[in-house]
Formats: sequence, structure tokens, C-alpha cells
Amino acid sequence: MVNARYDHAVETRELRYFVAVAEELHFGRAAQRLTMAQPPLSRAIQRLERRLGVVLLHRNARGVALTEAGSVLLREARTALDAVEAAERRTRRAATETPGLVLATKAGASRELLSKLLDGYAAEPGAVAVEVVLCGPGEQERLLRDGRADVALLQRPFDTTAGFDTEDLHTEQQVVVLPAGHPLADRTHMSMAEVTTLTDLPLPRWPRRDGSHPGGPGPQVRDHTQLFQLIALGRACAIVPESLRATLRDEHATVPVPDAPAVTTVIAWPPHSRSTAVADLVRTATRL
Amino acid sequence: MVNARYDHAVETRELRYFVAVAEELHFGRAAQRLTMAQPPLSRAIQRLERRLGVVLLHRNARGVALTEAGSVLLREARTALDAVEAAERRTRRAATETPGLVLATKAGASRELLSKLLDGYAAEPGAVAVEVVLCGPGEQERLLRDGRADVALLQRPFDTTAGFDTEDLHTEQQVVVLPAGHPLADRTHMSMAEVTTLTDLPLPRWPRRDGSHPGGPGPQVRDHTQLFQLIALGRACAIVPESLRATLRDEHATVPVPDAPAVTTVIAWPPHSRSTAVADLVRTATRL
DNA sequence: GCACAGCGATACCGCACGGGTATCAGCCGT
DNA sequence: ACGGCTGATACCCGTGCGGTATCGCTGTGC
Repeated sequence: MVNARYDHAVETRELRYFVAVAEELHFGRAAQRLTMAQPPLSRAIQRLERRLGVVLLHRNARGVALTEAGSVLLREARTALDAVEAAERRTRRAATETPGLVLATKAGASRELLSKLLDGYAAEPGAVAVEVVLCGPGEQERLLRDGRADVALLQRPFDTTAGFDTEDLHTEQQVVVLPAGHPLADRTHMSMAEVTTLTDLPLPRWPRRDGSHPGGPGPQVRDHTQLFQLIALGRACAIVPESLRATLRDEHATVPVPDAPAVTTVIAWPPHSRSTAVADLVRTATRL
Repeated sequence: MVNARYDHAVETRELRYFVAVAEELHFGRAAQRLTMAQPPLSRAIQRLERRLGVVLLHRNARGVALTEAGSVLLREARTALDAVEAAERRTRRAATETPGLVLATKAGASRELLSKLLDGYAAEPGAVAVEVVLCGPGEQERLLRDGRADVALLQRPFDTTAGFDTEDLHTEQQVVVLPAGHPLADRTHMSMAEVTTLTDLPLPRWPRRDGSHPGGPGPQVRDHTQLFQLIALGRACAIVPESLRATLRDEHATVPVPDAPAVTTVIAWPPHSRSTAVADLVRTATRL
């Protein structure tokens, strides 16, 4: 360290600190989350702001608000931290002798596609063990980005495939799931407009990525089991890909919704992946 | 810092150190490049290895070699460091009041497309200033990845578009450029095989990303000016997209090479880009 | 209207860690 | 066998980071 010029580059620790503060919007709670005291955290953020020459937070006497630049940094810092974590994890995994693949997929979705894929790949010469990680909605992208998974099954337009390489596997229409015996249950088809105006069966509210639920009339649901139970009880309806019909019992009825957006299941993997196992798995998948 | 457990996460400084060593394959030179002494660098790498629980380098008494895990980390660390740099740069730019776009493109390539794009976008309502950065082959991806550019024109299959969102703009065939008056100059077409066996006119050798040149018979070239001069002198030939014919004078002749891979010019931008300016520019581009 | 609660900023201190110099230890080529 | 490379080790020093104590501010409740 020759002198006190601000030529230091940003460290991941500072990014972690900033993300904590930006998420909590409260220095004290953020410090607690980081298991440190509040003053050094305040100073670290000040240092970061000075170094970037940018005001990241507006300090109102009662808490904190993100500036425009701050919300840019929040988004960018998250992906940068994911990239660092991914570097760490992939390096560790590269050093273990059992390579293996980790495949992330949504619980309950694309069951048939998944088993065909796993069987097909296992029959390939040179196939390695595949560990399947079932995760909540929107979680797969995170796993793929931070190196916990090597490959994932995603569904457009629900999941965002930005930043990954993908191959389309399967496209399907959506259906509305109703309680069996509902007056509309034997319709040949319904429109989105009709479904959203079913006031007796509101659409459920899924949690956002941060765990909070959007406001609205429908019940809050966390997974498909809850969802289908609520539908069977006549408290909700839902628009889902038609392949989910395979998991339904006779307490549910389905009606096609032709104008709902088609759902495309894609296989996704991080770019620059040099793994032949990933390439083999993708090749198997596209042949199905 | 409660105790001496190895629960610290990887810092960007350590990644920078490792990349320097992995690129130089020599602690002394790497330390010089980092403007620091060699011993602390050695220790930092040891710490990193201990923390990851992985051997990254084989220390032969005469220099250093990357392990399997080491080369994984080299690749991953580069993208992670680019992501951190991008976070820094984009945050700084978000704080400046003049938004502006930076567009990276290869020098000399797609001149006509570029001017149509710039004119078309400038006519859009809400258009912001566009700064054009001309850069060497393969450099655009770097600029896009580390936040120095917001959008780039790339050419498949020369450039890799992995990790970016892209839209195809234009596909063209390739032609071979010969000195005017060459015996083959008035052929209606040639095959790749014919071109590569022209021993009197070897294909030139472009520098790799690290600046080194591959071995071979042809002359080394750094840019298109050098290339076309060498061709005019009867020392080389080259296969280039046909749009480059517009920049040629009468000292060159071109012959189509139908079996050369078609070149697709795409517009690329980093995923998660929330900038409306980028979206507008892309929309303009796809309408051309 | 004033005291208090809650927030982030500041002051000050101690230590651990990052960096420097000097030196050691192996391995090659001559 | 011995210099001349390499990277590793020993030891020291300065500073930068984190800790505690406290301040300054502001909105709030009685």
C-alpha cells in the first residue's frame, strides 16, 4: 500500500455489506445479519460510496432509501457475488474426483420429461451420476448462477433464462384447474379473461423471490400441493401447464385455456461451461 | 473477526492475484504485474488454496503449472472479476446524469449496418447519445461483460455470444479476397478446400486473445488494414464476410466461397439490462 | 414543549492481517 | 559442485478493519 489514493478496487466483502444494507434498508439489522457491529458497517458503506464517487443511499433520519445508482449496484452486486460464489463452488467441485452433475428443477413440474431425460442420459456411454435438486419457483436460476447446479430445467415464460445458454425441449398449452363438479368444469375451453373474472375462484398469490406475497384477493400458496388442495376445496383456481394434469386426482377438473401463453420447458446451463457431461446431457435432452 | 476459522469468503483481491499468477505461470512476474513483492503473493495463493481446500497450482521447481481445478478457477475468476468490474462501472454510470449508450463493434465490420442503426435510432423519440467504441477482434465481449459497453455488434461464429442476450440482424456469405490479377481472381466461386491449399497465398495468422500468435506458414496480422495490404502485395489471401467488399479498392479481387460458414451479425447486450435505451436500440436494430 | 427512543455518524482504540525485506530450500543446467 | 533460477519461510511493521462508547439528529408520545 504505497499511499492513500482511492485506487483500490471493490472487494466482495464491500459488496456483501452493501447488499445486506440495501436489502434491510437499516444499518443495525444489516450489521446483525452480517454478525458485526453497526459503526464499521456504516464506515464501509461510506468508503464504498467515496470510492465509487457515488451516493448509494439516502439517509433519512428514520432508515435508509436506495438511490437510483444504489438500486443498480444492488442488482449488479448480486450477480457479481453469485459469480464469485460460482467460481468458488465450481473450483471445489472440479477438484473432487467424482464429477457428477447437479440438475435443478422445479418440484412437480415436467416429471415425465425429467425421468425420460435421466433414463436416456444414464444409457449414454460416459454418463456420470446426476443429482436432482428440486427447488421452489425461481430458485433454479439462482442455483445455476452461483454454481450449486450445473444444469437446470426452466419454464418460459415463468423463469427468466437471461444469461444462460438454453435449448428448447418441449412446448405445451396451459389449462385451468377447477374443483371437480364446478359449473364450468365441462367447458371445452375458456379464455384468460373468463378465468381471471371467476370471483368465486380467485387466482392464488405465489410468494415473490424475497418471500413476500403480492396483495390481492386470492389465497397465498407456497407449492403445488397447497395449490391443488385449495382448488379441491373450491377456494381457488389456477392456470398451469397441461402436463400437470398427470398429477391430478378425480377431485379436479381441467379446461384448456388456448389464449394463455404457451409454456416452453428448456434445459439451461451456464455459458462457458466446458464440461462434456453437461454437453452430453443437453444432447440427450434435445433428442427426446 | 471472532477467531481463525477459515470461514472467510473469497475476496476479489485474491481472485486478481490468482489470475495474475495463472496467466504468468510465474510468481515473480505476477507479483511485478501486481506491483507487489513475491512473498505476500505466494502466501495469498496458499491461503486461497487452503480456504478452497483445493490445490490450484503444481509448483515445479522451474515455474508453475495449473491443475485441473486451477484452470476452472482461472476461467471462473475472470468472469467473476468482470462481473465485479461491471457492477462498479454501471453504478458509476447510473449516477451520471447523461445516460448515453456505449456500443462496441469491430473496426471495419458492418459499416453500413452500423450507420443505418445509428441513424435509425437517433430518429427514435427518446433516443440518447450513442458512443461507438471500435475494438479489436474478440474485444467486444470483454467490454460488454465488464460494463464498459452497454451493447455490441458481434459476428457469429467468430465471436462467442455465450452469456448475452442477442438478436440476429443480418446473415451474409463469405468471400475470399485475392490480389487483383491473381490467376483465380475471375473464378465464379471457390471451395474452402481450394482456398486453404493456395500455397502461394497462405491464410494469415490473427493474434489470440492473449496476444500470442498461432504457429503456421501465413504472415501475422493485427487488423484489416495490414491484412488487405498483405493481400495486395500478393503475400496472403483471406476469407471475409462479403460486406467487407465495400471497403476494397481495385487492387483486390473477391471470389465467393459458398461452403464457408455464413456470418451472422447480431446485436448483443448483457442480460438483466433494465435500460430502456438498450431496449429501444435493439428494437430499432431488429426493424432494419 | 420536552423528554425519549431510534436511527446513522463519529471518536477512539487494539489487533490481526496484508505487505515489505532478508533469507532459505529445492531443482536445473553448465 | 556450484551458481542461478524458482517458490517458500521467517520476521517485522504499518494500517485498515472491527470493536465499544458516544454523539447528533429527528420524529413521536405524554
